[in-house]
Amino acid sequence: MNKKQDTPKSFPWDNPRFKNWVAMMRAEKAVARELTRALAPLDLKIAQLDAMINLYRHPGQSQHDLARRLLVGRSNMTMLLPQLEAQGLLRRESDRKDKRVLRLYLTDEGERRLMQALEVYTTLIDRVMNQSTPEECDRMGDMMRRISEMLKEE
Amino acid sequence: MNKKQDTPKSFPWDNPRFKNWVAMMRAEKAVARELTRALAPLDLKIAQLDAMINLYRHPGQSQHDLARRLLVGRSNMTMLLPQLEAQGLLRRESDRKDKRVLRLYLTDEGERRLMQALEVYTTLIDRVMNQSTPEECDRMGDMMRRISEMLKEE
DNA sequence: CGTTAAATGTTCAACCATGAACAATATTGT
DNA sequence: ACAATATTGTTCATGGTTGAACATTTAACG
Repeated sequence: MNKKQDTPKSFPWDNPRFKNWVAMMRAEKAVARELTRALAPLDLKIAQLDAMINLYRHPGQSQHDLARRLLVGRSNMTMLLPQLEAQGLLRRESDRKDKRVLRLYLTDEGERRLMQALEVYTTLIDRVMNQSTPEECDRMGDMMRRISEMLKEE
Repeated sequence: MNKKQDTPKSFPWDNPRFKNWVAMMRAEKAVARELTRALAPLDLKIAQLDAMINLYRHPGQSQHDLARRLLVGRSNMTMLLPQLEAQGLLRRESDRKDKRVLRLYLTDEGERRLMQALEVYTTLIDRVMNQSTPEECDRMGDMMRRISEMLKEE
């Protein structure tokens, strides 16, 4: 009687769904590492780039809005944004109507730097996604969006 | 002459491949958050669980091997493993042939705890993956493995 | 052999992220 | 108008992750 085989237990690593999810996590991690390296010459971290992308698309956001979009806490923004401000990539203006909020804008220098970073980013993602057909890629994306939806509603 | 439209530049967020990758990152993050919450009652972090899974499957590994499998640095193991050791989940024995290496083994208590955690983990992944057909899931997994391969060879 | 190079694990300082507690300001309800 | 509540951003303590420098031990090679 081997205690490990009393029940012909199916371990997660024998489950295709599990293996596939693990493969996804590993790929995500590998790409993140690669992106970190590729962004280093531009003096940008991934978190900073994410913030700048959001600021470009939604100028005048508050820090709270930005944090929500990035799925991080507000204190994170307090830590992150002054770095970008110090580099002259970002401007924070306090709102006249509501003295609590700071409205965020990329500077021209910020936009230039963002464009350089996007070049790096898209080059990497293109290289990564070229491992698959556009159809596969789209189905993967749909699948992921369903998952996010599912976890949001609970 | 609007400077942003001189070139009809295609921004990453208009590129399906890019959007799909972003969707994937968001889903991965959401699942990780959920898993962190679900593991809290067992007093385990995701990184600890990952380590324990690897130790169960490859008993007697060195710390270096484990770090490589987990895609983290060696110093990470130095930080992580003593926590598990203190909880009595892990044993580290120094190798007699090579005095540099420590061989890692789960204790019985470690295996029991791992089984509990795997129950939690698989329940979550099943719930997540049920958003898709097994075929979709497999193709996604294959796609991710190709990506990891591609980034490994460079 | 004996010198160099490499591998293993540790330490340390730096950086990030998180959540709770807080001050300032706005909103709500009576 | 006023008290209670909520919102925004900050501070701080905690913990996680990283990479470089290091000591010990092993392997390579002349």
